[in-house]
Amino acid sequence: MPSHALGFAAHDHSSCVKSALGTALDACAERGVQMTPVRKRALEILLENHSAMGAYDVLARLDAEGLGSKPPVAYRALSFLVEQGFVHRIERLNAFIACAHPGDKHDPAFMICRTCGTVAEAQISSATLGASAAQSGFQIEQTVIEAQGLCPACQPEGTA
Amino acid sequence: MPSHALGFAAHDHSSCVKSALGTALDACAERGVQMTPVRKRALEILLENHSAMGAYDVLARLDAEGLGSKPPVAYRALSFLVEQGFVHRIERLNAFIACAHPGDKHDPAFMICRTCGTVAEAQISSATLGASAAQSGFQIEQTVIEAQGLCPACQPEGTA
DNA sequence: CGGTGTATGTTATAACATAACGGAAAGCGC
DNA sequence: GCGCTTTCCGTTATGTTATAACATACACCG
Repeated sequence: MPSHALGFAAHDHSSCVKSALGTALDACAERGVQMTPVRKRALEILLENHSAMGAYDVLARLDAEGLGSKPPVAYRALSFLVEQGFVHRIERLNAFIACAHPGDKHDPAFMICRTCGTVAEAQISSATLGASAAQSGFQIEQTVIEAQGLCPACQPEGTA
Repeated sequence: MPSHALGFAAHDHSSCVKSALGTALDACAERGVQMTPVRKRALEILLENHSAMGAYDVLARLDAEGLGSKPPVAYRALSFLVEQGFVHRIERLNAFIACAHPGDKHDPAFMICRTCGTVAEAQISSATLGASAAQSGFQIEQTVIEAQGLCPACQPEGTA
């Protein structure tokens, strides 16, 4: 595991987990949806791990804690978290990752390191895509933007 | 099947198949790679169908023509076609689609209709993404841009 | 209590993808 | 032609990801 990377920089991990969890709890209360034990624990697992995890990886952790052992348990919890915007799905990896800035709903963009698998969430606008869509009459509801390449740590020296 | 849609507009289909196939054959000759029967037929199937197809859908067609019945046959052919830029993979759908403008290599962007499944390839630049990556030192090698929404035909009347 | 809605538990299977090995065919240098 | 290498194909087996469908539990409300 590429020990906890947010963006590609070090950070205070335990505090970011707590704050993200708090934000999620508040959002649930506000929206009138339930942050049940399985959902909460799934989110914590993703937050703690702080990198992309497959549904079955999350499931294994849940199972170890007696919170459910069958695929639908994990997929349902993850779907909920994605719907609420607390977690993003990385299509290219068939994996999930806790949102780096929950609270405001947004279409995420990611940078995925080919070598170490670290995933960083980027801040970008999909303005150019929007313009292209408008031309053809396509109505965008959601966008997926994923870039693969090399993170700073994995670039051969002198290449960066 | 959403009968042959390119972009979201009608077009002369048989001529576009021929021309795309010709472009691919030329490119192979130029690059010194082989357009074998399985590969060629797989490309034709995608071109004729003109919408996103799963690997197993392509395989079924190949099988019906005696060109191979086991998953690796289809995956190998599709990998080759993707590598050469004749076909794109749509991560979100776990599916493949013939490139709308082969010849020049490019990072594709797609618009995927949630209702009818039609996929259109868009022309966009990933400039904004590039800028964001540069800031963090990430070296982009490949990008995946996929938008989901409603195509003109699937929008409720008066909404477009 | 009985109905309603939401969440969970479980079985079974569908759908997507690749590792690994053996054999066929094409190109090449001699 | 012969042996060598490379590339592609055929097949077995298995791994990985995802969902349909149905049963159960639980909370809330009238």
